[in-house]
Amino acid sequence: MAASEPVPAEACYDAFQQGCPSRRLIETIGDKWVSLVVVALGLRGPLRYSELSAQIVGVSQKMLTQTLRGLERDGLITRTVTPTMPVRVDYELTPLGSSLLGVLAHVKDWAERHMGDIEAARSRHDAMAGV
Amino acid sequence: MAASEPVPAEACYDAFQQGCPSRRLIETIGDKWVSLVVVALGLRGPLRYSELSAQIVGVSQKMLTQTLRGLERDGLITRTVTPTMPVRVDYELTPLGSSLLGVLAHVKDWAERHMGDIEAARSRHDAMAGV
DNA sequence: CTGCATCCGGGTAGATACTG
DNA sequence: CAGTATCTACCCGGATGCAG
Repeated sequence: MAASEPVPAEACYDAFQQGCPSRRLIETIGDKWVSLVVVALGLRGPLRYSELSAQIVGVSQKMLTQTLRGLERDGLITRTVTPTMPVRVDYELTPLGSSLLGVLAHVKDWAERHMGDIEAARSRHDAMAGV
Repeated sequence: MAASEPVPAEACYDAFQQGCPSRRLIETIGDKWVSLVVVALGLRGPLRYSELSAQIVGVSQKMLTQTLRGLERDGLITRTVTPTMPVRVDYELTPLGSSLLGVLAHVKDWAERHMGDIEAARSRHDAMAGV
């Protein structure tokens, strides 16, 4: 540990610090569409674009494509094009993406399991101050 | 519970379905500030408003207050006012909030631990297509 | 100290239309 | 089938000023 470097970036990722890249990464992986895409690919194995679109009901083409591009750039998924006619494109989690799956699956599970608690809490809270 | 209802909401929380409340909940708990507040309260115990503000560097008053109000409404934190002069306000995780801590701490940890991998993947990817 | 009200600029999601 | 391009409307986040 030489004491000369003012800000050794690699050794100090801390999302509590302003401007730390990891804070932005939390935003990225916390994104609704990112969670759903990663979990879908994790549960169902490799999926085609149209299968993802069907699995994640209501996602727009723009958001799905944009999300997939981002995940590919971040090395979390791979994109495989089979030049048949018509074209077939498969998406699959990388090992890095699989490690994220372990985290995001818990997020989705928690949300679904505790939705009832949250709604109850909201009702109680709104009954107090609201109306 | 007669079997006549077409959509028994309580039994089918599934974030893959459009309009399911749990999808919106994923957005909420995936929020950057929510993660940081919950993790801060989980690691450091009860914290005052000003302590949270100091811990989460760069958060604005508006976002911190807004986040705390939302968490309180959702039953994830408690807000305790001590009417001294000046006022002292402490925030603390509820049991429900603590269960979320287990999830969000992993999100923050993952982001900090894999930030290097992500940056490497981005460099590789950008070296391909971009200039 | 803790918080609310307001304004405002930029980013972003969604709808739509078009293409290889 | 698997996208790209464009446009608009909305929301969000930051800054500022005021208050209990």
